[in-house]
Amino acid sequence: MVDNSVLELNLGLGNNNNNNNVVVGGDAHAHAGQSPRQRCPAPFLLKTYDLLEEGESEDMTRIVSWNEEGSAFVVWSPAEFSEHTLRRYFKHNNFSSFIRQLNTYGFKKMSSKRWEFKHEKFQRGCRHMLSEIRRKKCEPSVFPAYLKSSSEENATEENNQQLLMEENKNLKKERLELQMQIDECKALEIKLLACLSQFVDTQQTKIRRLC
Amino acid sequence: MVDNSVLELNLGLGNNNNNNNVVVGGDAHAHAGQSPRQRCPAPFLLKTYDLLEEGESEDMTRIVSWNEEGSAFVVWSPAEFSEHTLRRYFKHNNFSSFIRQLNTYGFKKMSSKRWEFKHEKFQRGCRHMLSEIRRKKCEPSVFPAYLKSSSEENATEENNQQLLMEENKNLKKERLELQMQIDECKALEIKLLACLSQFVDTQQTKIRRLC
DNA sequence: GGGAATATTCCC
DNA sequence: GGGAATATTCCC
Repeated sequence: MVDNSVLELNLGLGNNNNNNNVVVGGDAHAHAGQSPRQRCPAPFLLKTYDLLEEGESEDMTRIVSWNEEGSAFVVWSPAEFSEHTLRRYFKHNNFSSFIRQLNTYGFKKMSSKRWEFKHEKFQRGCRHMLSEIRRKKCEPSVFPAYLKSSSEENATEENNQQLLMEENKNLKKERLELQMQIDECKALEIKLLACLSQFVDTQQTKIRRLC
Repeated sequence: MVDNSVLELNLGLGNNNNNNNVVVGGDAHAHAGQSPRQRCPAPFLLKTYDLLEEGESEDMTRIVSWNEEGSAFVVWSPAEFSEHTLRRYFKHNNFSSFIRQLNTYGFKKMSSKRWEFKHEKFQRGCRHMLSEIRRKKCEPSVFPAYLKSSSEENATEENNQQLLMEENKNLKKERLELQMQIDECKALEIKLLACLSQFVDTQQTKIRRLC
């Protein structure tokens, strides 16, 4: 009889084996480029949250820590923070890049006297709220107000065009996906045929022997 | 007393002291984010060029090198290249990220048999040509031509729209065809599986009879 | 603080 | 290969 496992084996063509994805430093953090639709918070937020939490148990609270109430965090020593903490959690050691990210995610600096940053949804013990924090988006094609004035007709037309381009983009994406599906199907067909052929041979031999 | 070096380090927010930007090998490379208007080539290109040139003098040609004519370069050992070279010149060690960049800058893969990449303006001994290589831009805005005068602009726009609609229509047609192909493939699969299954049964019976 | 360019990642 | 999201850098 045909080994079932052989048949099953070939059906798993569509799986995404991303194992070749080498992320160094053994971090279990999410990766850049992940779709924001997923519940998973941005890597930056997870890393920042985790470095605070992991800092609690170590001797790191003199460098960075939650504030008294856990409603914000304070970088007590930017130099050490950059050299040790940033280097450990991120791909750089520039304090200003870290701050750029904080701003991107809507954090506010609380005091001019110390590096204290706050965000509604970024609080001690509330890791689950991180996924509610969104990047500020960069207003892809908002045109300056003074150019908008020409007429509403123009605006409508431009809007139309925008929609068309959107649809166009989606169609191209769909096309790619369909094409890939077809490729998979074809590959599967080839495997099935090979499997069938091999089985026929095997059986033929068996029968011949039995005769 | 407070260590001065610690204090100084913290002030580097506004000014661009990228000295803490640890890219090994004492590089004089430009940095990301620099304006493309400047004559300076993209950091990625400089780094890639330099790693080839610096490799010449060392024992690195077995990992990566120019090809015979110096018209392209070959990564002979992607594993070592990633671990050793990428890690040294970039902020990662993913070969696929490197390739993504090559594609962004318009390099072409020359052979399916080895990792050879070519770009018109990327050749041995021609460091000065690097500044002529441009990133492929990503369709920055829906309407790149705001600043044109509206009279001739209108015609262009209408023409654009027409083209868009045309493309759109074709894409939808293509989609339908692809979908039909998929349906056929699936039907064929089912038939093949049925065929296989039936054949198995028949043979089983035959063999049982012969035993 | 944020705009914009380049870099890196993930995905199709 | 390339689209698109996030990350990092540079600049105002």
